[in-house]
Amino acid sequence: MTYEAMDVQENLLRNDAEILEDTVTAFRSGSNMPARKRLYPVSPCDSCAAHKKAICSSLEGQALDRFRTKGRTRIIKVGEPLFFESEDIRYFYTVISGEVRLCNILEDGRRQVVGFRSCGDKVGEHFGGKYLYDAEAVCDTIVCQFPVRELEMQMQQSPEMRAKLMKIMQEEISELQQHTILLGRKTPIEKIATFLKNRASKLNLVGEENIEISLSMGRSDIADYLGLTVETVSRTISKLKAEKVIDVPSAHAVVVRDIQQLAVLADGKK
Amino acid sequence: MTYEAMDVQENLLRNDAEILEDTVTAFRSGSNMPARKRLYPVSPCDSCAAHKKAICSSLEGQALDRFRTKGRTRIIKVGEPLFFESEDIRYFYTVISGEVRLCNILEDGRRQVVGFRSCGDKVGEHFGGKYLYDAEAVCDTIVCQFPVRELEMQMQQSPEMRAKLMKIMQEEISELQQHTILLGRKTPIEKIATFLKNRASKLNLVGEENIEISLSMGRSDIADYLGLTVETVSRTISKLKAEKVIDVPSAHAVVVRDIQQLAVLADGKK
DNA sequence: CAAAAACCATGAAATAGATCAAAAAAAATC
DNA sequence: GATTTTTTTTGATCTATTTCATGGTTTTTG
Repeated sequence: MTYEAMDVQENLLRNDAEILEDTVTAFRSGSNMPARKRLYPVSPCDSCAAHKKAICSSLEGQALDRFRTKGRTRIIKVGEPLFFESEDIRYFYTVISGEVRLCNILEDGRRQVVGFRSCGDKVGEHFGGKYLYDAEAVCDTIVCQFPVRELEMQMQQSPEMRAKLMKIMQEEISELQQHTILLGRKTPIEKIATFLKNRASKLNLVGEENIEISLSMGRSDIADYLGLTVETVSRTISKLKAEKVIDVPSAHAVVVRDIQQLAVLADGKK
Repeated sequence: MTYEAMDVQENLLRNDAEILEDTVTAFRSGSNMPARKRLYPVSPCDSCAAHKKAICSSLEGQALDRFRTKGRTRIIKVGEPLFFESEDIRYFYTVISGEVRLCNILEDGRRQVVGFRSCGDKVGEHFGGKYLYDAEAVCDTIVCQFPVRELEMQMQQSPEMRAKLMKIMQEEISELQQHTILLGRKTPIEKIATFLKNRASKLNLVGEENIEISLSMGRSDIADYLGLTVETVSRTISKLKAEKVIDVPSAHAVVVRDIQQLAVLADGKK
């Protein structure tokens, strides 16, 4: 199938599930379609890994179907932007697979990663004029894209969706406040331990031995997230490895060998 | 007037405005009424300095009057808590005068001030089980206190109030993200300059010469807010004074002599 | 209003983390 | 699949900020 044939208009006529399958296959095979072409109808939500956690989970039946047709599935390759801080808000996104970093840049190039977003997480604002950050894929990523006005409309009709969005915003506030403690008062070891612990707990595998965490992002992303330099991140990870708290089979994978000790280190109890 | 006479029940029978006047007078005169007594009916909103900015500004007429009767005006003296992080959420607050610090404490005593709240600002959460932070007065402070369930009820009926709360939450997120850049990537000078610039811009006096800022909080609160030590805060303020960007007539007052230079320093352009 | 306590400013010393440098490993490109 | 480029790791040095210490102010309290 040529990329021309995968144009949105044409895709709208085809079976949704079939299309996403094609999409993902073409994507995985590494074909470098131009960015504007990588936009497809959203396939049904019941088979979607992100749905349960995502904002769309607040809708059901017809309302959900209707909402879904307003969205587009979009593919973003490593390093590509979803949008920039300076842009007017037009869409908001839900991450389906992969991961996105949210960045703020100072004029001299210093960068702060404000957060990472993965499967089921929301990216982007829904009101106010401009986005609050640059959003970029840290690895090949698939997102659902919805026009903000559709969200607004849907929210007027659905108290469930309103409640869900409020809850998401509240969690965002809570997370940012926690991160504030980390940035302002924690040591490098505490920072890295907290970061790894948080990623581990996202996997819902607490209690198990040898929790395997994937670090989709590079060391410099971690550094800019934790307010450190790349060198300090690298050294600190090495230190945790030397202390047998973690294993590091590859730069993008970490195995937590002692989750309790990791938790102890994260809160600076030792 | 005795404190007994100022009991809430009795106060309910009196004229609201009269009561707040008494309240504030008694408060200013430094009388040390027990904390449980410092709770009064809320006087009418039209004469309230905080109302325009506060969440209650989204209500009008009868709805506002009704809501007001559900609240209490409360006085908190320097250093006294409004609530602690460990407490179940029961009330949320609007600051009428004075200022409140929101803190997170690590087990070994390290502290991060997550934010300050002043006239018109909201303090406290409205859902989830526990508060996210300790809230304490940094100077003598007056707040309005509302049960969270009243807010919930009112929100069901008032789309305006829902919208207002969402906007407040969005601003909170935006502010926290900005603070994240400051904590993760800015130098002490940039941090202090940003802090002073932000406080100046809250006063809506931009463009004027010699903007007078009051620092209700102590140096250690500023330090814990900016991720610095008291000593560095003190030294950095002295440096800005030496460079004639600010004057420091007293420890709790700063006069901005060169707001442009302050802005330049805040973003690290120099 | 005087004594005590808390707070603020500043100097000297110590150090944690940054910067600089270079090799090793991994990923991207032709 | 070999070559270039980027990323990661590790070592050595340096410096900005913290820590420690002290004196001067301001604020609190009895």
